Amino acid sequence: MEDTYPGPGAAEEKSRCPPEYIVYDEERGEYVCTLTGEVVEDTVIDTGPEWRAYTPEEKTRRSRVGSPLTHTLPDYGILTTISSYRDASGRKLDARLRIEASRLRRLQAKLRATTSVEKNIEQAAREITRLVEALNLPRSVIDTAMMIYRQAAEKGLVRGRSLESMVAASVYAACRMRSIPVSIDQIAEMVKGGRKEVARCYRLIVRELQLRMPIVDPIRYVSRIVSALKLSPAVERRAAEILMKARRMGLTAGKDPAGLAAAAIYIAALELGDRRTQKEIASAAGVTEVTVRNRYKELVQKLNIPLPVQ
DNA sequence: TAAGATAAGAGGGACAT
DNA sequence: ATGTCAGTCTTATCTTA
Repeated sequence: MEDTYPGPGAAEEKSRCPPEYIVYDEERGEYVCTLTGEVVEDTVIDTGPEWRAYTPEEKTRRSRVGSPLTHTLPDYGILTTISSYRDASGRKLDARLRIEASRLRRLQAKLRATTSVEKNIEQAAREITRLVEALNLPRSVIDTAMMIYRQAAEKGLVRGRSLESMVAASVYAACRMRSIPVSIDQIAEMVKGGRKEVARCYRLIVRELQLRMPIVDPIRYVSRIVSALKLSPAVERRAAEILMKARRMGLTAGKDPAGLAAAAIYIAALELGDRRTQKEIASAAGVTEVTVRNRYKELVQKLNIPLPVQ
């Protein structure tokens, strides 16, 4: 439902590297593609200076060169605003100096804005870590989510929105990028904003950062549901088979992958004589019974699956 | 009790105005 | 920007086997 499929006309990315393979290499200080080894700096929207820290760990590591990074920000403690019109003793500046002064003033404003973004990102880093740990997601999600959040923050997408929702959206986006089967509800219920807002932030992030999300394959949901219901590997195989057939016939586009997986498992379990109720399957898959029913009816009909009579 | 049917409503994308 | 439209999923309630 909240899936975003890049249309056929979607602009080609600058990098050939699929986003889910891009990781931050702390040794080299670059984003690299794990497939090609290609350095993909342009996945990072780089408006900030060079000394920024990408991760909390890195921040600590870099602190060996002096006091903690946050205290070395150039703006730290500067309270004066550069005037474009008068010098220190109040004399008016001539035209050349005025231009120079406004340049400096813009620079100062930019630096100040940068540091506030940095602080925001630091707090987000803590929130992201908390969320990922609370949800028992792989720790690698933290880095991906941080990369996403950083880009969003530097593009000014966070201003006016709750940090919590943007964090949740970043974590969800990170999971989607890495094809980790997690629902937006699971993530959204950990924050105050609610599902609606998290979903909105997620879409905003995907659109503005032009992220290309891999389409979630319903088969990825199968093993989780199967093991939750203690069904046999045979059921799992059969369900996957049904789903592959469904995909070839184009029945899966636009449908909730969890619902499709649930329906396929329902059918497979029925066929193999180890049936579960729609209710059980629906709750294990995190969809409603109605959805299971609709998908199930569709699959049975369009794939011509004969059901065992009882 | 499980499954099916039906209806109303939410939330969003596509597309036009 | 705003409105309409088609499609999906959810919630709730009723019926059927």
